[in-house]
Formats: sequence, structure tokens, C-alpha cells
Amino acid sequence: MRTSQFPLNTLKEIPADAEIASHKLMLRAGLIRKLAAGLYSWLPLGLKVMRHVERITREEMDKAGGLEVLMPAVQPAELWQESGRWEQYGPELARLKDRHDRDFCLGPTHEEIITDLARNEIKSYKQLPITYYQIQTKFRDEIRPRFGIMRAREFIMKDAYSFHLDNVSLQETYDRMYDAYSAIFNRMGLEFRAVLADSGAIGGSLSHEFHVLADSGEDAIVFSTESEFAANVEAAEAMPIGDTRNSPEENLVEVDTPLQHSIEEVSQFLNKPPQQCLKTLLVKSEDGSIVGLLLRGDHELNPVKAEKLQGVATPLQFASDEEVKQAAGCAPGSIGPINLKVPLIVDRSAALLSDFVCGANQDDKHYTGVNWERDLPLPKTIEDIRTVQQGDPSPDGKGTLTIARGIEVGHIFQLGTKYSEAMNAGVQNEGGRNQTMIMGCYGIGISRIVAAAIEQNHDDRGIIWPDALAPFQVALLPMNMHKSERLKVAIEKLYTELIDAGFDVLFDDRKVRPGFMFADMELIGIPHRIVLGDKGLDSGTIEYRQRRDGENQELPLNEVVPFLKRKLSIQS
RNA sequence: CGGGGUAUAGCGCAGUUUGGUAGCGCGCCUGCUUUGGGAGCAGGAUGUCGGGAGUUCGAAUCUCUCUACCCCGACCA
Repeated sequence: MRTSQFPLNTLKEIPADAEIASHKLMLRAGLIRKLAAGLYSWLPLGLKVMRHVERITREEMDKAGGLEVLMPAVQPAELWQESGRWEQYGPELARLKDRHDRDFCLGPTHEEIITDLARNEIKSYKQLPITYYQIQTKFRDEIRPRFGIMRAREFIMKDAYSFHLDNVSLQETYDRMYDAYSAIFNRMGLEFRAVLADSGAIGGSLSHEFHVLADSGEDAIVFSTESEFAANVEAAEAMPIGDTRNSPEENLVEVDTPLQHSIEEVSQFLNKPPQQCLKTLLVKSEDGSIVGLLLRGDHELNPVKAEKLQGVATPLQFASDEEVKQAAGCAPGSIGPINLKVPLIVDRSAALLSDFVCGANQDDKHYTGVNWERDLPLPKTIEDIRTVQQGDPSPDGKGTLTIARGIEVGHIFQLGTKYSEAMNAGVQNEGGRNQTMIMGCYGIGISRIVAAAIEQNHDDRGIIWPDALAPFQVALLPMNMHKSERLKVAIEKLYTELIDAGFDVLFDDRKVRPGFMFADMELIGIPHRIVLGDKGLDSGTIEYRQRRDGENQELPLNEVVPFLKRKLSIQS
């Protein structure tokens, strides 16, 4: 392709509303343009990259036995009512009516549609297992779309759904998808981690997220320093800190803590470390009554874990100030478990505290030297309700946990029969009886990968595409071609040779100064650059430079093709 | 949804306090010069000043209203 026929539309100035590197660079390099909040047009250059992401994903899905389908983006309400999600799904689901006043929605995902398809198309266990997938536009009316394509309202997703007769078969496909996803992200040249994810309110189902590692990532993920353990922070089991509880040494004392409310304030005021304090959170239960959650002062409540417990409302809802006053007799900030007449759930680590500090259920008063059993009974319900922290012991007992940031680009999930049961999707089994199918679902954020790849691969000059995703493999730059007819002839010849050898080449035939070309090609991130000038023509050499390391290398003109072939095959 | 902010040329912005008929940089077009890291000079095109209503002889500027977009928050306990 020639730049004279492929406008680059690069920007020297940074658009005002972009915050993170990938968003700025996607706008500056001319990959996307914003239409409205969370809605973007893809320019030719950006679309080329996204097509590579799609192609690699498609190839690996096909290899893993997936069957490609294409389902509508507009979906009838009936199916969503059948699954129960028409009511459950919040305002993120964009609903609309057709001219006959019938309800429809823009699909944020396709479980309902595929389940409907499967129940009509699959009749016998002999057709199972089967995996359908599609690469298609999704719409989610996000509260706050941001970071450009990273959290857009309309985006491209690869979603796959598998159907099975039993859990063994589901597990096999799940494992195959896990491997396919790993292959996909490896081929794209991305540094990623598969992590154990929250299995959701359904319970028991297995789920993994695939994260591209980047400091700007919105998700926190944890790894063990010593083992293979990796999980989303939300899902990681928090082990108790310490083994046993020490025996009491201090006496129970009520102390004045005027205007000291937060753990940090109380801890400083009393000169006790936060890990010697007990945090009492009052939340709602399913029936609207109040439940107390007890945590060590330096630990944070994990709402996802708490919501799963019996006696805690989903979604988690904190008690209002009035409700706190009613239940504890004080304002939030002085609540404590002693004589608190509500059911209590204590975190594993908080249950191991001794001589701790807690609120006294009177405004501006706390207790010190509090001990379980001696001063108050240890609640019967001891659960894991906190979020893990850097340095915590790994749940598998090997090593400690490290926290990193990631961008979620894939998610695989064992659905079980949630949809197939609600929508009555069954097949005849060997015995001729109807049996509900078991499902798995597997998503990849196609458009988000483009942004994630940039987050992970850029410098102050622009994007540095991995070979597999680059919009062009090679940039071919003539130095002042308009002044030299023989250079024009030579570079046209080289261009043809490269094309014939199968390379995707961007030949910069604009009449611009060299510095301008260099800056553009570096901004848009072409991984390999060939420069030819009159000087090189005299010595029969070109200058090669790799975008990533920026080192120049002289090469004989006639060795360019084999050289690039070696370069590109080694790295792909 | 709550709080804050912005809206002026394709992009980034000034002008608004104090009302007088719109400007700068980048980009774009033409010409000449230049040519290995986003060139220089000269000339040129481009605006519903977000929309509507009002005040005024006169509104980008003041008032009211609507809309769009951006940022922050949704864990004091």
C-alpha cells in the first residue's frame, strides 16, 4: 500500500479528552475517531489491526473445533423474559421498541439467542458436544464509558457457547478453550495471565479470566511468588493471617476517642496499629434486617464474597446512618461487636485478634484490650470476607501473593444449566429421555485487545505493534525520492519485490521530508522499517531498523527479502 | 444517579471579567526555497462562537433554558 492512497491522518497534538496511552495513541495514529460517548468509528488503519485480532481468534477457534455463526444484534424481549434477565439486567441493557410496539434489546451478550438456537437445532445427544462462536458487535449502555475503545458502549466481541450432556464433556471443552485462548494471546505477542475468577452467585462453576498485563489496567490480579496460583483479586481466597490467637494480656478499657472515626484516625489517636483494630461494618440482610461484618482494621471487605453468604443481601447494601444509630446506638465510626444485638460474621483473620481495639457503640468511644471469649463470644460464623492484600500467604500454601494490574481481554465460564434449564433446552439422551444440556461460554474482547496491545506496547514516540497485529509489517521509506529518478526506479522495484514475497508493506511515496516520515511510521507503530536513499543506492545497501529496539543496520539491497523473511518468521 | 467542569475553524486553544460584529498555533490549499528526525518564506481557504429564547441600537461576551461531552464519586464505620 502507498501512503498516497492510504491517508494516515495522524495528529501531532494530543486530543483533549484522552487520558490513557492507548486512547491518545489510537486517536493520534488515526486508528479510531469518536462519534459519541463510547461510540467509535474505525479508520482503515485501525480496522486492519482489528482484522488481525479477529483472524487469529477465528483461526484458533476453528482449530479448537468451534463452529462460526452470526446472530442478530437486535434481540426480542421474549427470550430475555424467558431467561429472567429482562427484569434482572439493569439499565446497561439498551431496550427499544419496534413500530408494532414490541420490545427488543441491543444484545450485550448472546446466551439467550444461542440457547434458543441450540434447542431448535440440536435434538440428539449424538450431536453433542458442540461449540458455536461468533465475532459480532455488542452494546452495553455503560454508566461511564471511558478510555476510548477500552470501555466503549459498542464493541466487538468474540463470544462462544458450548453444549454438553455431562460435566466431563463440559470440562473437556473448557480446557480446550483455555488452551485456545492461551494460543490466541501468545500468537498476538501479548504478555498475559490466566487467572481464577469469581465463580459468581451460581456457585460451583469454574471461571477464568485472561488479562493482558499493563499498569493502566482496571483490574487487580494476584499471583503467588512460588506457585502457579493466579486469581482476580475479587476471587482470591484470603487466608487467615497467623495460626492461633494469643491469650489476653491487656484489660478491657473504655477510652474516649473524640472525633476519631476512621480506623486510621482511631489507630493513630490510640497509637495502635490498624491490624490491632477491629472494623465493624453494618450491612443489610436479605430480609432488610442488619448484619455485622467484622474485619481486621487493615483489611478491606470483599463485597463479592460477602454477597455469597447467607444472611447478606445481594447486591451488598450498607446500613444507612439512621439504621446504624438504631442498631448500635451510635454513629458509624464507633460501632463495635460488644453487646451489639445483630447477627455477626467475622473474617478469619479478625477471629485471630487479641487485645484489639473496637468501637464501643457510643459516639466517640472505643474499647481497647478487647479479647474474644473473655469479653465477648466469638461469632459462630467465621468466613473469608476480605480482599487479599500484597504479601498475604497464597491459598495453596506456597509462597505469598503479589498484586499486578491487568486488562481483562478474555473470560471463560462454566455456565451449567442456568440458561438451558430456564429456556428448556434439552436433547434426547441414549435412553431416549429428554435431558437438559449443560453449557459453557467463552468471550474475547476483540476491539479491547487492540487498546490493550497498545497499553502494553508503546513508547513516547508511539505504538510498537507486535508483528502479528501490525497494520503493516514493513515501512518502506525513500529519502527525497522526488529529486532522484534512479531512486524512484529502485524503490519501486524493491516495493514490488516485497509485495511479491508476501509482505504487507506501507510504501511512503509522499513528497515529505524524511523526519516527517520517520515520525509518522513510529507513531503508527510499523515494526520493521526499510530506508533507501541515493547514498545507499551508491553502495547497494538499505538501512533496516526495528521499531522496538531502534538500532540501525545496513543490509545489501539484494538481501532484504530473505532477511525480512527470517525476521518475521522467527517472531511470529 | 450525585458532585465538578467544558462547549469558539479538522485538532489544540485565546477572546467572555469590562457587550462594539472573531483570533492564535497545528493541520489544509498555492507558489518558491529546503530535504536523514514532525522545515522556511509568501499568499490563501475554512466558523450557525453547541441549540433555543430573552435583555440591548448592538451578544461569543449578560440572563433563562435545553443538549452534548469530559472528570470525580458510589468502603468514615
